[in-house]
Amino acid sequence: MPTPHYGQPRYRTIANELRQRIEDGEIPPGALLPAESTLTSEFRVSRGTIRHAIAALRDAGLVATEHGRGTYAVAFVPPASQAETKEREVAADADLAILFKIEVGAALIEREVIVRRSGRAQEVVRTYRLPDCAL
Amino acid sequence: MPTPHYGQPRYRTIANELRQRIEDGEIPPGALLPAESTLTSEFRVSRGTIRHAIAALRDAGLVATEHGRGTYAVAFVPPASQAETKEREVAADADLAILFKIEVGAALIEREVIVRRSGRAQEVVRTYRLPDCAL
DNA sequence: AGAAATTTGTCCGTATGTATC
DNA sequence: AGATACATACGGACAAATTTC
Repeated sequence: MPTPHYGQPRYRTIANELRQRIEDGEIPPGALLPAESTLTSEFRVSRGTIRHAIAALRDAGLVATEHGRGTYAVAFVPPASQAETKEREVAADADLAILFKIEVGAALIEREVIVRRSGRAQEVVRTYRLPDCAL
Repeated sequence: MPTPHYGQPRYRTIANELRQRIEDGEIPPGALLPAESTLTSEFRVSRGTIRHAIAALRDAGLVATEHGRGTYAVAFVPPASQAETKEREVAADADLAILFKIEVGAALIEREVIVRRSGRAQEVVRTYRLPDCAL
């Protein structure tokens, strides 16, 4: 296979996959990600592509890397109370469309964090980003 | 030559050199940097190393790159990521009404944080809470 | 303490895809 | 359409930091 990168480049696909594992708790905060060599085997891509994907996660602040040690998921501080997180794809409303410079109804990724205290929501945080964001 | 990178790595040396040219006005704001191929010849390094150096400058907010065009020095200081915050009262939609255990249309305080990067929104965070909440 | 194995960091050369001029 | 320029991807080699034995 030469190097066709139709649509989404591979490093971005891999970055999203790894991000998903972190957000799903499959790779808990502080835990090491698989080594680059391992990821190379798993995704069947060159090491450079794996490093590119990890660099994207690092830029997004999701992971940190140390020289002879490895790359680990960064621990984020949970907001004291219980928080539940959902992520879904939504259509951009008029306001968001302007901000992101996209068309109304275009796809956006919404991440919703609900902070509850004794059943009732205390705070609801909705974060929007572009689907093809480097993250 | 194999790969001796004693002391400072080459891509960093090159990044510093280019930064110097920008700060000295040799490459004025808005002007294009030499093409990657040109820099490859000038510094006698591979294109990957040049790209690494330019990526460092980009992360620092000193330059911007456009696909088939080139890399140019940015006009002003790194607006790296500028956040603006607005706060307003909104009516609860169906989802929020359930979460907060209030009626649809009841008042909620919405705080919107827009993280921009060179004009376009990179991330939009909307936080909802009850009007009579502290903070 | 020291050697080996593991893992990330740097660099090269090449090939091909894609956007702009 | 052609030339130019950046983007993605491969594979190989060696350096440097860390961990393990």
